[in-house]
Amino acid sequence: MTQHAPGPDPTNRPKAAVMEDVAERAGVSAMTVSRVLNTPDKVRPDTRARVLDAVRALGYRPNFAARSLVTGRSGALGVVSFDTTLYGPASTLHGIEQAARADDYLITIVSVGALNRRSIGEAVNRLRFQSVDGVIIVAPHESAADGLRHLPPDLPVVVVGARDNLPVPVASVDQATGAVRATRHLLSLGHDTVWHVSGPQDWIDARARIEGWRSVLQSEGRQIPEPLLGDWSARSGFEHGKLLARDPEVTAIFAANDHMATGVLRALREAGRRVPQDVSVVGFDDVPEAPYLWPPLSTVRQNFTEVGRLSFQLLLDRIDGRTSPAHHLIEPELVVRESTSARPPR
Amino acid sequence: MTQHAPGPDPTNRPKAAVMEDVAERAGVSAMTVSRVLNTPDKVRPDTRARVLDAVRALGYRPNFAARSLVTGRSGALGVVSFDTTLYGPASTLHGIEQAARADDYLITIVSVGALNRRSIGEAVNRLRFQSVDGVIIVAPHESAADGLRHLPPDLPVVVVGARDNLPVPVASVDQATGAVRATRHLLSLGHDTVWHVSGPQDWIDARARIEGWRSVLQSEGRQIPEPLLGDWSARSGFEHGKLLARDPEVTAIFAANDHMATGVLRALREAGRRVPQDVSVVGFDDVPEAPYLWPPLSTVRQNFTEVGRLSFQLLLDRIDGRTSPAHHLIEPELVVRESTSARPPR
DNA sequence: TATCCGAGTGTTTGCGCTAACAGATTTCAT
DNA sequence: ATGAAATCTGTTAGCGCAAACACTCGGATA
Repeated sequence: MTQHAPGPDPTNRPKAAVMEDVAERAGVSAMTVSRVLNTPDKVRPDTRARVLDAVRALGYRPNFAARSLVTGRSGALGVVSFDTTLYGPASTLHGIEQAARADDYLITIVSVGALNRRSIGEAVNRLRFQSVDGVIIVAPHESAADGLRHLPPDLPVVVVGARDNLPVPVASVDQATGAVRATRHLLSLGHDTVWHVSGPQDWIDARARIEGWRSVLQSEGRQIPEPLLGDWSARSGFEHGKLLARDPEVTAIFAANDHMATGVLRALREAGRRVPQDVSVVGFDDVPEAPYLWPPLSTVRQNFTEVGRLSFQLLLDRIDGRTSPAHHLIEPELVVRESTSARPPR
Repeated sequence: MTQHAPGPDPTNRPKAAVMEDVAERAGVSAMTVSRVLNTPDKVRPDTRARVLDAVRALGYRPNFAARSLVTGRSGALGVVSFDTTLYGPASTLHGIEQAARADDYLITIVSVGALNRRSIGEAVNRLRFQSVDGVIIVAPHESAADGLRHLPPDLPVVVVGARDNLPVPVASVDQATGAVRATRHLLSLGHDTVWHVSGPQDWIDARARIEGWRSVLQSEGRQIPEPLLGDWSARSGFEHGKLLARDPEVTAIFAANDHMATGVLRALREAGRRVPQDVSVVGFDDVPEAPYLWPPLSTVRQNFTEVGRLSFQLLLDRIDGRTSPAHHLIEPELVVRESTSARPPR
């Protein structure tokens, strides 16, 4: 190689300043620079000012990897979530992210296509590998239980929306209470009983909503129709809606989410049954478009932002070794709009 | 302190194994362990097997911070996105995550409440601080332009869904073409012209859809109604829909997204105008519930997964120093369902 | 047989930072 | 003024890993 002169760096990119450079420019030791950044009040104000000037002048940013190598903390949290395009998980994720940002944590996300022991284990491993300080698992699925019971014991974990009896803190919306409110609302309007288009049986939330709905009918001594198993999609709501529309006995339907409720509304309409004059419908979630369906949908609102905030807080507590009670519930809220009204005269 | 005996580690957590421990157990040097992990074929098979056994036996996981300190790479990518609860951004994020996972990258997300120079700068800084290898910015907003022009030059960046003339690669769905297809479809059904309920002016996509829609009407010599400015919400679609429903001239409406289309459908219905017999409606996005609206919504499908995949690929190229052409477009697809039909007889 | 080669492995070094301790300087009471 | 405590700053060491180079050894080559 004919490398006669050293010449400028071929990448033309000056090597980023490191702590030593800042120290030199400020006329102090590297340690003092570190202190200015981490424990500013342990440095005399004028020294601090000199250092900060040097930091700015050099555009210095501390090297995250070096810091976390020595401190053992990364300032990053992992979130494992099932299909983040669904409204619920997406909103929860958003809530977590907001809360984390306020506390200067960063969120690393792994979304998994299935919730089983293997996929959860893999996801958690990927995150540990990146030295996250803790992990929030959004696992609204029955199949996750096994995976959640076999988490590495030395990793702070919080679970969102799972069943109880887990060795970790859990935060979730009180699904059963939501279902109870929806069902009570319909009964209070004079309906004899309430049909239920449920979510898939292997979803915790779906089960809890069934339980809530059933418990009200039972305690009120009403007929308990077999729940119709949907899959959360508008499509499945539509299919079940067609069946329900044929039965003149059906005057009140509780759908386990707003998408299925949307399908139910369509099926009723196609069958010539008016909502709410002939049939009342309640959904669950309160998706943004719920007020603008036809008719505006009565539903149960889940405060996902709050779930995110809470789970983040629980995780912080976990990381700092503070143990926290097992299962934290957030109250959902019934939102009455125009898809529900009094039972039609017989 | 009466600490008589050393006793067991109070945390009861055995210090995680490091490379040296593995080396010792396998009877090799630490360097060989490193090679087994990073360049397996440079190690003789039997040595490799011994090392891997030791890795398994000790449950060794390499320390990410140490590795990235010495390699200068983190294996993490940052994504800056506007409101991740919206269907588009959420799907794009999901697409990016899928693609990244396949290549063993992890995604760190910062969602911002506004897209301006300050918020973008802050978000990018937070990510750099965590030593991400590159950043994807989902910035479908006019206000982001300034921020995008002032990115740190030494950070690999790819932008999704922004306008052209940026100093970085851009990936987006060809919004204008989508709008052209929607508009052509309506004209081909015999409608005299097409009304447009648009997204907010400061969204790039909204503008592009207006341009596409307008260009078709113009080239066909049709009357060009003033676009009605919405805000993406079903609510705004409903409000504008009420106005449009009153005007008997209106027989074809192109809404800039499916949520607004949902609102328009409701408004038309309330005003007693039938869809599609009296008025045809086309949306944009093809959200999952679109086929189950009443009537099933004709719309323009954006392949967000593909956008995510493409932007990830572009970013990898950027990181490896391969430059890539400026603006990459993905074709959207018109999906005709039942909300569109021939113009009613005069 | 002497030499070279290259695959496989080991040794040294340093990435950039902070914990822990040591030393210097100031502050305050006596 | 004089020591002791309190405050501030510097020094040393090492976090865990991989780059760079050095070495070893068997076999191919001349």
